[in-house]
Amino acid sequence: MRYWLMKSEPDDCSIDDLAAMPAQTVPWYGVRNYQARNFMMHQMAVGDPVLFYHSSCPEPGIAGIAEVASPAYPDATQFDPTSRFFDPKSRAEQPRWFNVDVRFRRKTRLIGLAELRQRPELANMRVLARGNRLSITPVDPDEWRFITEQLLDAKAHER
DNA sequence: GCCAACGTTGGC
DNA sequence: GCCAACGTTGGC
Repeated sequence: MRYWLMKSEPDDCSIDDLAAMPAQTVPWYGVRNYQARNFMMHQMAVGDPVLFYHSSCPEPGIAGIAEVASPAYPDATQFDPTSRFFDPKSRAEQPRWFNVDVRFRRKTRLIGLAELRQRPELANMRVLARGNRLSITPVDPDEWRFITEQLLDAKAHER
């Protein structure tokens, strides 16, 4: 099992939007970067836990927890000429873009970017790397544990 | 709106 | 295969 961080613009799909979806699940369409696509195609497995991250918004940061809910399958928007994700070069016999489904687990307090950056335990987090623009990044098990057990567990702070 | 960083495109 | 130009991401 691997851990992931997936960015979403809350104007598009916030953690609340995800929770309000039918079956609390959404196709992660619109990824047009090969590295991110390859993560979905080759490395994700159903049930993998996901940090749901709000980007390009007033308060960027981790806003909830989700999980991978399907294997990768062709992204429907690449074939839809009315979609802003339409890709005229992609062919139905050999689709270029794939997505998984993502299912809501829970909403968390917002852990802002500044807080993430200030934690020495997270200094090597992929999403924090200089110049990182990947919308999907792997999360180390240690980083996952620190975030869920230390930053998100109120009782852990009291100890 | 600015701009640093990076990926993609396309001419050669 | 190189690399300049261009487009996009995303924090600020």
